[in-house]
Amino acid sequence: MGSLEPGLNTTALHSSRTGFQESSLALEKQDHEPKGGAGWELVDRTSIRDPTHTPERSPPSVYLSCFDMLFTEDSGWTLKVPEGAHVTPMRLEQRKEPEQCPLIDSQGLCLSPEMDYQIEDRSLEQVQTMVVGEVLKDIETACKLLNIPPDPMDWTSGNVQKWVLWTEHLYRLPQVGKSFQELSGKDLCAMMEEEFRHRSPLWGDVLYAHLDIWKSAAWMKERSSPEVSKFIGSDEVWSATEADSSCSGQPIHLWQFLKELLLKPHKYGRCISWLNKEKGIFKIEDSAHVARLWGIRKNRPAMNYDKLSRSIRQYYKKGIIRKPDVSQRLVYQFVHPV
DNA sequence: AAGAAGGAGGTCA
DNA sequence: TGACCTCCTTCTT
Repeated sequence: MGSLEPGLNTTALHSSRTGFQESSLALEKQDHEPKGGAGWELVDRTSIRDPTHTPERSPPSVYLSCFDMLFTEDSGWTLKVPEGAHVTPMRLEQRKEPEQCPLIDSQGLCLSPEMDYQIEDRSLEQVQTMVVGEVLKDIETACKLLNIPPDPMDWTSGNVQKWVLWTEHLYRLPQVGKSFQELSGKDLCAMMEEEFRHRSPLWGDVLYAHLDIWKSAAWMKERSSPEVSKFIGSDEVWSATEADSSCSGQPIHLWQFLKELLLKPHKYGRCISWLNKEKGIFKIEDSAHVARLWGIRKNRPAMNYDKLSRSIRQYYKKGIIRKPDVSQRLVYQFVHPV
């Protein structure tokens, strides 16, 4: 057994996926007994599991993003890998932003240093539960944003298209959506990984792995584990008002959508942010990105900032949004800030 | 070039 | 009918 030291980026795991297939992994902590007994198995490019755990349906997995937490410089955790495994270590300082390296942080997990600190004294099971909780939160956010049900089995073909578009966007995949048209959620869930690869030889497995996460999440929600829900913080759960805007069956308004993005600065702060929250002044930092998100939300692939900004300007007459007193490019103001 | 402003016609629930 | 979407022209930064 070799080992990967703290500070290693999980890119190495992804890029050397074949090196780990059918191999066992083990997690060890300094001054602790090796964790996992028989080791941990790599399930796919996004998760590993403890083979000693045998649930009735799809097994809860520890997502590889978990290692991001474990591999902090001081955590003491070490990932043991088979000797001779093909690994290309990458240090944290070399780490790309999640958006540039979507496969690592497949669900956009953003974990604070405080969380890293807390993890030191948690058992791996707790870490697993926490990571699963984070994934569930991110899926919940995506559901609100896309206005689709959380369980892929409930998706219409339109929902599937939205989800595929979203995943394309998230992972910067070349257009794979065309290969998955006219499929319902049930069709999608019934497909084996081979079928995904057949439809999209290059990216089918990524899409399959991502869908698997959603399926697992739906299964966990169904079981509504109190341990998992414990980690779904109330601050992150969408308020009833927010849920109303996207789950009432009413089409979401652009101004509501913009507010929803602004409510998630940790996720969308790079594309839209408050300049003065009290006055409702915000700036669209990345116009193309915001337009793309809006296009996905409304199922309008041809959406761009020119069109989005035209819609924003329609709000001038309605008294919903206006330009601030000191007009700046890409800066707008809600007339009635909350 | 990118963004701002607004007219005009079209689509869809 | 409202809320965009799309395309357009003109002006500003």
